[in-house]
Amino acid sequence: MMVESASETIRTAPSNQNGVSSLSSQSDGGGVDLLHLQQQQALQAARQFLLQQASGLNSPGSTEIKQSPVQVPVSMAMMSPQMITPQQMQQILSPPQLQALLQQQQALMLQQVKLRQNALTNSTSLCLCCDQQQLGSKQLAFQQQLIQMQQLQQQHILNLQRQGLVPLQPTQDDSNFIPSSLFPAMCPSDLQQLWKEVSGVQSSDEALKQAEGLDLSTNSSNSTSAFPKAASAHIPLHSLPNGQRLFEWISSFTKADSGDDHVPLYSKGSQPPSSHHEEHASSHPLYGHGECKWPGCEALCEDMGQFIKHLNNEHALDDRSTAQCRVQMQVVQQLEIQLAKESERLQAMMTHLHMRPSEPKPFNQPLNLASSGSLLKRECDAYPEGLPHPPTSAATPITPLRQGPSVISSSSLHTHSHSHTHGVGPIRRRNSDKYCTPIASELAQNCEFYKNADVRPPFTYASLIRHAILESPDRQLTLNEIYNWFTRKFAYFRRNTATWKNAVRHNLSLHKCFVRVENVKGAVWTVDEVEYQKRRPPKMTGSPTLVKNMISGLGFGSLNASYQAALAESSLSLLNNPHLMSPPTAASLNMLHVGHDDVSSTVEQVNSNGSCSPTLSPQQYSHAVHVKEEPTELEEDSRPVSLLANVTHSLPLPSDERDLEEDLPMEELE
DNA sequence: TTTACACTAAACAACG
DNA sequence: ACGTTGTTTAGTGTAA
Repeated sequence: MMVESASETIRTAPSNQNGVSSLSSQSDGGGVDLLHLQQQQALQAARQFLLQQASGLNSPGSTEIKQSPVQVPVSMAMMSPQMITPQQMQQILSPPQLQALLQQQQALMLQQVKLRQNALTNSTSLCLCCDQQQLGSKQLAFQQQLIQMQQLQQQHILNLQRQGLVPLQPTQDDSNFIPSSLFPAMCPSDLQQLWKEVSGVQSSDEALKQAEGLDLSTNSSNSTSAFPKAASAHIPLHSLPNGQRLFEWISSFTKADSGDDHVPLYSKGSQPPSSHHEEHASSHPLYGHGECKWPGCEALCEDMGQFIKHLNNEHALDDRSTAQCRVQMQVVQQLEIQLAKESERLQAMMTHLHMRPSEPKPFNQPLNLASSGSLLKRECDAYPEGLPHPPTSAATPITPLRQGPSVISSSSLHTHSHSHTHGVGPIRRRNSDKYCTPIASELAQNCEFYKNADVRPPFTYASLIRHAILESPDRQLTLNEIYNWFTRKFAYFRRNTATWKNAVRHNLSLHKCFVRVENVKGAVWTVDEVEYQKRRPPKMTGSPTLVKNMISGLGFGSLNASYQAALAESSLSLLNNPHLMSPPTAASLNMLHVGHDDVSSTVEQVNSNGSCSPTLSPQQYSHAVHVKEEPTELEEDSRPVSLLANVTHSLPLPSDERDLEEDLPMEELE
């Protein structure tokens, strides 16, 4: 994003002293000198901050941070510090960074002013009045600089607002409002540094030591390094811009209902318990292991009472606490961003591994593409939802899966190339009507699905032919009408016509149940139901068998045959599409596995009536499927919904028991 | 392993 | 001659 120009001129950062001295040497003495000095300190601190960010990006310990959104452009950060003008600094630094720096510089300048005061009062100055006048002028210059810095910061925010980078917040105060979107610019090390910097404002000796240990200009600046450690750095309220507003702002997120102005982060339990501020006598979020957990404090407190006293005294609602709180907000923000990124990474990993913890349908797209791939010659966009919903119908008993075609067997996968050569898949579909004939209800329920989805129906040719014939008004059909019925009812049979038509003819001739009758219009085919039932195995009259098959259908390895077909088609198509999946095995098997899971969950939704949730019915989405048909085959598609669908929908949906009894042909359709 | 069934492919013939 | 319809055979795979 912003690091694209990181390779541009990068110079080794010279020492801070060079920058300061070279500039300060050009300055005059007196107030102007001090003003320049303060400006250079501010710039120096900002440069140092940028350098820290740049180095933090390359530090081995910050590999995670590398991926965090770095809003400070590296190309800018890597520039020579002298090259950075205040305007550039304004553009580089985000408002919170600027503000932190400004506050820090303000604190430093205050310290310097006080130091100078002390030095002047204790010095052997020749003229106190001159000194005081000089001091007054310097203070005036200092105040002017404060105003300038504040204006700079405000201008920066306004610029960002104009650029749309910062949402306008009319209710928020100008310079004190720190847009949350700008917080993540800092890496944890920066935040830690900021903490140190902010904490360095405090007057304690260790805080000053911390400040001296910083990489800020205090190390190189003569004036700051000469600070007496006893210098008071407590920032008076008026010394900070909009100090009162700062209080208001920070009060909005600290303890809104706290009546104790001095203990914004700690209440004595009088309030209703909240998640964060709920304290017991023995615990406090800011107190642990005998010391204050306030960032940068670590003051030892023997007990809670002492801690409370310490908290009230040292961490009252003032500018310092406010600034520290802001920094803590940045820390939290950064962590949240990091958490979001890690979560996103986890999601991507799980998606890649097909674990799909909570995502709606990550594998829909591959399936979708697959189904519209080789087998369909991309005629069919397959399932609009991408998900080949199992055509498990409400009234359809779970198809005995063993009959189902073992569509995902290795043999099927293995022989698919052969099948693909010949058009129709090699999937041996044992009849789903072997034990029971759910074809009527199945087709009635999933009529639209099969009509639009390029899924091979889990029925034998014989059963389909029989169904087609029985569906006809006269219970007789010509061969061409049977063909039309196939193409009309099943998108799958809109291609590879030679193969399946040959199979239809073969079945008509082979099976005795199909009787050819000479008619005035020519030869028609009828169904000899007795013969048909003869060839059928003993049906599932007994519930044990049914239950067994149902249970097996609920099993992991067994699927609804239709869904198996769908999966098989999709997977096989996917396997044969090198553009969609180069290594065929793992991903496809994973996908199938996922499909299994989905089906299992789907089947588990079968209610007590044996029907599935309607949301899982293919009909729910088949309306959006548009299958481009072969021109020679689509003569029937302009017809209204099939008779079967009309009839069966107008009647009570056949139940499982009805399917079991459908050996009587008249019952099936009437 | 055997058997039955289903599917695919193919050859062939008859017919319009 | 060609396409359609119908029959038959062979091979293969699956499941019981």
